[in-house]
Formats: sequence, structure tokens, C-alpha cells
Amino acid sequence: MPELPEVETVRRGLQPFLEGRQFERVDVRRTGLRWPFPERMAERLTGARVVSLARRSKYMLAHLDRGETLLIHLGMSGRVAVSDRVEDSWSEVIIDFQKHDHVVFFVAGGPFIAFNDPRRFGAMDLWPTATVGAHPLLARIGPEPLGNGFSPAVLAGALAGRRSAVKSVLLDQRTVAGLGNIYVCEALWRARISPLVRAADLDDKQIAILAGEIRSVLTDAIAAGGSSLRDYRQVDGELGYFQHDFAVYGKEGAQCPRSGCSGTVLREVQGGRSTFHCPACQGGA
DNA sequence: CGATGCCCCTGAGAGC
DNA sequence: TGCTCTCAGGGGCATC
Repeated sequence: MPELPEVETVRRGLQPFLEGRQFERVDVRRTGLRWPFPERMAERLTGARVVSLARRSKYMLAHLDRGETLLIHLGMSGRVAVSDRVEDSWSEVIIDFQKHDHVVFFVAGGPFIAFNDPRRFGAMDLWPTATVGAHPLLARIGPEPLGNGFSPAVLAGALAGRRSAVKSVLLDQRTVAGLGNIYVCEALWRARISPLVRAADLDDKQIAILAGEIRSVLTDAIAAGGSSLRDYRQVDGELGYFQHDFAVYGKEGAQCPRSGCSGTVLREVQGGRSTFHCPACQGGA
């Protein structure tokens, strides 16, 4: 579900409720999601204060005052909701949990925050803050596309020698952090590059355009609060609205929205996942 | 090493 | 109404 813009929107929504605040109580309602939760997770979180809430790729990182960082990944269907209800103390309060609420964080003097994930592809872990970048799930991830470490030259280096289709290479998190199926399709459309072309066959000019369009589509999507297709909501329950600005994703059979282009959006399968593109203005393989 | 499927899981929607 | 089938914002892992 959530790609970089959705995770960033959730992070921004949670930040005022978490930073500087303490977990008074944490209910861990199953033993794990994609993987088992870390040992004694509830105990290690209870009483901890969140120093800052950061993001790396599609992971949220809650840096705690105990030298540990809580990693949260939303998987495909993960959602985070902040309660309307606020209590001075949550210790005795009985909550009406929703189906698939797996972990619920109760903020001292604040709301509770429920992590809900029907498909359970999400994940949480605790790791020493000092070495969190070396966490096995983070260590091999590529540069943040909205950060200073990303540029046409960096992208060119990551694409060089890759014989797979550029669509597949961009989905590989080692190339660029945080892209998923939607924003890869949209960035390639904006850059007028076919998803089917080999990554290594792009020239420097195309790569420079692609790098810029990756940044622009992510920036636009964050400004719109992300894309809501099925599960995704902002933390206050509001929908994102970038799905209304999709050019090609989910638009099979529609006319290409590019001005002057009369092509039709095609869907095809690459690596087991749907790819949407306009062969008229993006070209073929 | 790189590329390709499989698989984890629930739910929504289409078709019969 | 209810069954069966397909598909879904991810990504690790086995296999070739």
C-alpha cells in the first residue's frame, strides 16, 4: 500500500502526538506481523519517551529516550489511526478495538494510536538507535529521493549495467528508496520513458529527466496527503487525494492525459505486478 | 552475483 | 445470496 508519500504523510500526522511524549501503555495484541515482534516489545516501549519521529524509505523510525529505535513498516495494508479520545491516564481504560488493530500505543496525557493491518505484511522491530542504519531491513536501501544524496549522477550510477526493465529496477529499493508501483509508473510517464526499456539503455539526458520527475511526483503526492485506493488513510482518517492526479496508474483503456497525445493507457504485467503506461508518448521497449 | 517466481494474508469486486 | 476467481500501495527468500 503505502509508498514514500503515504508514509511521510503518516509521519507528519503522528509527529505532534508523539514527539516528546511518553508511551504510558502499549497493547501488543498478537505475537507478530510479517515477522515475530521483538522480545518483550510492550515492556520495552512502556514508559519510553519518543525523542523524534523520522522516516527512512517506507519505514517510520521512532527514536526513543532509552537508546532504542522503534521501526514500523506498513506493508501493503497497514494503517495508523489517532483516537479522538484523550485521557490523562490510560492504565485502567478499556478500549473498543477495531478488527485488525494489532498494536495500540497509549500516549500519556494524549490519544491512543492504533496500528491496524488486515493483511499483516507490516512489521515492527526495536534496534539500538546508534546503529539503526545497519538494521538488516535498512542497510541496503538506496538514497532518499528527496534528500541531498540523490541526483542524476547518483541515479545514473544505480542504473548502469542493470539489464532489467527500468520499471523493475526502480522498484528495487537498492536503486532509490521509497518508490512503489504507483509512483514508478507515474514518474516514468512524466519522464516519457517506457517502463519496458532496459535501465542500462537510458541515456544521461533521460536519466536527468527521470530523476527530476521522481522528485516532482513524490513532492506532489506528499502535498496531496498521499494516494488513497483502498486501505490508506491519513492519521486523522482523512483520505489522501493524489489518486485523482494519476496519469496512468489504474487507468487502463483511458486516453493518455498528456496534452497533444491521443494514445491509450495500457496495462501489462512485469515481474508479476501491473504496469501502466502510454506507448504513444512513452515509447516501447 | 543478478534475475525470476513464490509466498506471506485478508478483503473487495467481478462473474456466474 | 453465495460461491469462485482475480487482484491489491511490499518485499524477503529460494531457486536457477
